[in-house]
Amino acid sequence: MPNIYEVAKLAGVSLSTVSRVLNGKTSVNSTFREKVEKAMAELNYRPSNVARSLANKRTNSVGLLIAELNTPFFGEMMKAVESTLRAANKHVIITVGRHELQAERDGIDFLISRECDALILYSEAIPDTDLLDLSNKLPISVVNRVIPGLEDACIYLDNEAGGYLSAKHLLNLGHSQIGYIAGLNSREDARLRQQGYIRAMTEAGYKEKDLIIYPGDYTEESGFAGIERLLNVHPRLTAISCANDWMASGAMSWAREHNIQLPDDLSIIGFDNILFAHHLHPKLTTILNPIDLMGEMAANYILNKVYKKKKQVNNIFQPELIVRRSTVPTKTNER
Amino acid sequence: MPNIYEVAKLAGVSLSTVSRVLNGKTSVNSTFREKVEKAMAELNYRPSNVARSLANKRTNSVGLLIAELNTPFFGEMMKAVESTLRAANKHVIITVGRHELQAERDGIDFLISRECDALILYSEAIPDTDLLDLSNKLPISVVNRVIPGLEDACIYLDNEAGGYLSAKHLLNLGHSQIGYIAGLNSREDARLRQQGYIRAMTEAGYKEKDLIIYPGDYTEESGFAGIERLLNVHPRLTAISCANDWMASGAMSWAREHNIQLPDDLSIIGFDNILFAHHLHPKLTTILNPIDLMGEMAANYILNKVYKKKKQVNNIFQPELIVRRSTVPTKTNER
DNA sequence: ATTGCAAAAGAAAGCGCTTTCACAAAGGAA
DNA sequence: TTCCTTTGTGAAAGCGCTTTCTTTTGCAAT
Repeated sequence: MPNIYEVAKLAGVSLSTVSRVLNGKTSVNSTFREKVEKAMAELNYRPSNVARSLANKRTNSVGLLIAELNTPFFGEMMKAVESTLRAANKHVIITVGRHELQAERDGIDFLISRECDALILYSEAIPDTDLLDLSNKLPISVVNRVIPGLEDACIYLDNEAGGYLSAKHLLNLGHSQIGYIAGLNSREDARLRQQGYIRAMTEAGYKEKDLIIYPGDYTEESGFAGIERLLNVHPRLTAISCANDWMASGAMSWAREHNIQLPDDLSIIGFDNILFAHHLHPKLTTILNPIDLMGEMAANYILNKVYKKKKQVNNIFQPELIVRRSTVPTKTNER
Repeated sequence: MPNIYEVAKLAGVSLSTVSRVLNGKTSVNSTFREKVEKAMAELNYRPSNVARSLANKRTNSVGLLIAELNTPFFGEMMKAVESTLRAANKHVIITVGRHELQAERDGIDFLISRECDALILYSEAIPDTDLLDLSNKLPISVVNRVIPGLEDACIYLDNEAGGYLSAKHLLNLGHSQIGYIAGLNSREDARLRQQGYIRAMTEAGYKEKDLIIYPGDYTEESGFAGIERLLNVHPRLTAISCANDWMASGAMSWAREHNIQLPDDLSIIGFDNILFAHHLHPKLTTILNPIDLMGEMAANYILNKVYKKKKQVNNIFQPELIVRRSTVPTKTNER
């Protein structure tokens, strides 16, 4: 591998000049520039990113913390982050938080030890205050939650609106006996989705204390368990809103195993629109969570903040209802 | 951030000594060692990986090229690679090949420009010779194909055996009218799967020219188109083997839309056992492709080769039949 | 022709480590 | 006691760049 000295020698200039044409910030006489470029091409010179990093204290790498690597939802996010950053010639280093405090902490430490210029975090367990502290050490962008005092670095979905949309859809279809399978209460997104659901229901005249809510945990299994519990206690339920698609999938499995005709006997709606939502049978009605756009925005934010780009970023995203086959009007409502 | 000089000064030793306790290869008098360790702790010293990389020409980063970021199959592979490497304190830089020659080439160039110590490649389009050349520049491990002259760096599934297993399963269930939806012929894994299918069928007494094969391309859409074509030409088919799960999913969608009762009217078997295989309805019988283990092995190979570890690696993996609900005995075969 | 200045080139220090080399101290053998 | 190893330390060069500081060059103004 040729280095900058060899280029300088071949071109007959000093290495400062080579460095300057390399970086293009300072002006270089065109005669010299051409000589240098010719020499570079001749030697097939590639500058060493490591040496550059050491000299200018910038690694051009961005750390990404996500909960899971093998899941479509985070896959979409990664894809967006990677391609956005890659287009700017930055690279991403990925670590996994596994929804656990310790793993998230370890991941962040690892990324810092790798000298990332900035971090993009999908953290579920680390407290706000720690993230605030962290943001004083290096630039961070936080996806899927909003941290007071760090608002412009947060990219998030209006989860409350999503929950509202979901319940409203079922109400509009004429359902009156509606159950809700919630996500883990410790997670902000889960709380907000539930609040949205409650708002829609109370607006429709229900009393909050009469609402039928099962405390799930976002896993397929808890959807399975949730529907069982809900239907045992309230056999007349005609619709169930789930706080994510995994739980909806679990609920559908249970329903099928118990000979409930979907969607005729029971409408089910999910949340997130993850990859397999349309592989379910019937295809799942759900709420679109544009995690890919959010990933892109987080990347844009970092690009602006640390690499002085001028990308557009907006912080809050609106969910959308995607109607497929798993929700239908109530029978009593049919003509 | 304190550097090695400050540690040396505080400990009252030379920076060589600090470096030596840092690396632990050379012996250091315990009195000195303790002084240095104390100073490090006091300053909360973290060595700079960039400077280390520059000095010893090793970045401790491994490049990973996969076809897609947002797909469960590659997700499993990434997860395995990442966690194996991370446990050895290496990090992975991921790029995407999108099943295209140019994107794969760009990805590899990018990883090289990032000065990765080694590469793990799931490449579909780059010719063997190019990969052989590449392997002379830096250590590589190739997943899912075998390159003559580079056998020990290749980690792959016995795809032929998988195709055989699949056909054999249908034959054992009593099916005699069996169709096959193949993958893209340009891909080695697709060719081998098809060869396995052909071997099982010819062993069972069929003539190769009588086999019913649709040339798909691994996409869901081609499964959809494939089953239509197959059933139009051969309406008596009772079973279809698909070269991957995506095409099986497409085939199932078509069947459902045309009121074919699954699995009673038609058995369908997939290949790969990707995440959503058990979300399909009926749950998909398929061939397990242990891509996670293969990713781990590729990582182990690199760990041995460039970082002098002593991990076990085996190159070839055997597929396994996973029987779920989408395949049943033929009616004529039932008692 | 001389002076003054802006523009652009070169010299050299530095980024934070590793590692070679030289050398000192301690210990063992003669 | 002397000489030779062995063990471990410090000095310094080097990894491949960036950037500040200094010097040179070219050109317009006088």
